[in-house]
Amino acid sequence: MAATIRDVAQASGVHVSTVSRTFSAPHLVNTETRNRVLAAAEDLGYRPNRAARALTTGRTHNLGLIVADIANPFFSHLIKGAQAHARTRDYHVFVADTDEDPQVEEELIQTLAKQVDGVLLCSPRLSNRVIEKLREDVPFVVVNRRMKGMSNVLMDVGSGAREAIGHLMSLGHRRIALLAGPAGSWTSREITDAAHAVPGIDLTVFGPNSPTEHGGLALAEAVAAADVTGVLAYNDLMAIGLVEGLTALGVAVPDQVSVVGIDDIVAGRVSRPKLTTVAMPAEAAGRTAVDLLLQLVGAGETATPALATLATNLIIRDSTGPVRHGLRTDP
Amino acid sequence: MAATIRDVAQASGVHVSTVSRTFSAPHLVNTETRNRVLAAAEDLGYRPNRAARALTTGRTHNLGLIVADIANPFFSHLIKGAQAHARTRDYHVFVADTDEDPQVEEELIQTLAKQVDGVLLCSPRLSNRVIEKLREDVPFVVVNRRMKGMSNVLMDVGSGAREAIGHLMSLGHRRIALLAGPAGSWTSREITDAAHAVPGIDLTVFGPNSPTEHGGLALAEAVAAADVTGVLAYNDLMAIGLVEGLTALGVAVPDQVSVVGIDDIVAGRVSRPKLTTVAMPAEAAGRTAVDLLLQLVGAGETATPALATLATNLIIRDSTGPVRHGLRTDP
DNA sequence: GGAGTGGCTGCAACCGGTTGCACGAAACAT
DNA sequence: ATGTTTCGTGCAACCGGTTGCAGCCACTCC
Repeated sequence: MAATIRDVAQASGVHVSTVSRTFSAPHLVNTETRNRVLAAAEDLGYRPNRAARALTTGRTHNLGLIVADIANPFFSHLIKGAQAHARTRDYHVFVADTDEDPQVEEELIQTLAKQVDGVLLCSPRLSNRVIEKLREDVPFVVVNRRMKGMSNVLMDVGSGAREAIGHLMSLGHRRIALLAGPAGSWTSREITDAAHAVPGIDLTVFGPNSPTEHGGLALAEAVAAADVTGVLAYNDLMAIGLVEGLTALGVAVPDQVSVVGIDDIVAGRVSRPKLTTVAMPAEAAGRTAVDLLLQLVGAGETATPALATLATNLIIRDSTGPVRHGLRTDP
Repeated sequence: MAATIRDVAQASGVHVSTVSRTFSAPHLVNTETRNRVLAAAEDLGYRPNRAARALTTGRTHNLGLIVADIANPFFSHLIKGAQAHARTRDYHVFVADTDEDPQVEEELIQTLAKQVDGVLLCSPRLSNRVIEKLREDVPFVVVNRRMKGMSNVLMDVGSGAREAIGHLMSLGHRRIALLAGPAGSWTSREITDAAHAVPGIDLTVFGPNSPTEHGGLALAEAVAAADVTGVLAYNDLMAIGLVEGLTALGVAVPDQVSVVGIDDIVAGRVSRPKLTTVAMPAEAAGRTAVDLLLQLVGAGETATPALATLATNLIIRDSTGPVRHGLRTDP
């Protein structure tokens, strides 16, 4: 069995409270005593048990991070940013994957609540109402959804969508399809609203959809049948799936249909044609979210919620091109 | 503050021990009493505090999962498999990312040790010696490294490499480059050994390398300069990076150089040319690893280590083709 | 010489649960 | 009627730490 605080106390001939203070408030203990304790601890391989400490202090020094899909590169970069940043503040981040299931999401939050000091909730699929309720159990920072009274980290995805559509329209596209994301996604609604508001656009919205390669693939026929020349997808995975599907149907990208994704994941850079996309600062979002959360955790009840909005930017590659009339061959 | 066991006890007029038993050993408490307790608990929104429970039982019902890089799709699928499977057994999986840094890896294991019942160590970069030592702190299952006396989940990557090279040789390739993975990777050594043992091969090994797209990209010049017609890369990310680099240098894939990756990630399916690769059963590996770990955790000291080897299989796509003599243009 | 001060340490209660043990009541056997 | 089980519950110690309080000692200051 691993050494406990009592073993160390015995070995160094002091009371457990002195050992405790040696680790959590070193300035309160005499230098000589401290060295003796540290030597004994080192000798026994003692490390304070964080869980036990948490019981009295109420601070676990752990953060929870909940995402819909760990395999989505956008999230994995966000996770990396969060973990690396948290480590510098002596915090650990526990990641959990909900598999896009709101039920699982709620369950995970409940279980995590007691084991972490706060939760980073990324692109939640739960309703605002449920989140408001869960908030009583544990401090939150919500990423990718605007919620009044809570700390948020948002991507300026509305302006990203406008930029993307502006790009399509500057290429002559008017009839544009929007592949929406999953139901319950704030980002998806934000994109949709921004797209609708563009003057002169002839918009067709498909969705809600599963935000995966497969979700995009499944839409290929519908998009091919629709009378559109440009497409904005909820994310790169869907865009890639769509391009795959269109190509299989004999619809050329970008010659017949231009496609824009969102996220800027590696797969988009290596797929052919290279995907035009709206880049999202995923790592920065992870870091920022950790900052806001620790701020919240440190301040306790008195905390004022903060809002961070991160800029997005359009990366033009090869999946978009000028509109060419008469080239569409209806399947 | 969240309700504690004492609140529930008071509300239902029984002793805390009865409440405790209601949750952890329901058959020991009278049906009527139990219902009363459950009602009170429901009413107060009480959920047992797992951390506190762990203090006495020694079971946290959490597992740790350590990977070198969460953003590597191979790992993210492994993680998904592990998390989903663990959830069915009422366990949670906490994921941590070492950023390929052995130092961080050791630190993470130490911190996790007290908070979880066991650790899944995936593709460790640490030395066997250190792992042996850490093993005293917490039960392990090691994925992607063979270690005597420990439970292992392995991919049959040796036979995968043989199959890949067999494929190249059947296309007429003899002078083959191997892009090794990171130092300390068992998988990389396994692949290298298997490749060396193939009769009739003229093998050039590059490495160790960073197992990322960038690592592959960085090798493009060296590979182009080397007198090889076929390449086997440590993983798909490197293969994709290499193809990107070769293409930029004017070396055509597969016409001048054939490239095979390992893992079968999405990016390989959508990149052009579509990547020939050795598929690894990542999700199954995650599930299997959880099984072995729970087995280990349940059995305590008496546990016999188990070994699971999962089959790999070659997927032939467009990045490999017949050797064509005289086509190589030295850059 | 006595009061006051500050530095260090021990004592004991506490965090939120679990569990071996004891005890009372009811059910059963003799 | 008495002895023996069985069942359900309470009591109290314990898990591994933290922390308010009090006490001790050595010093300093009048």
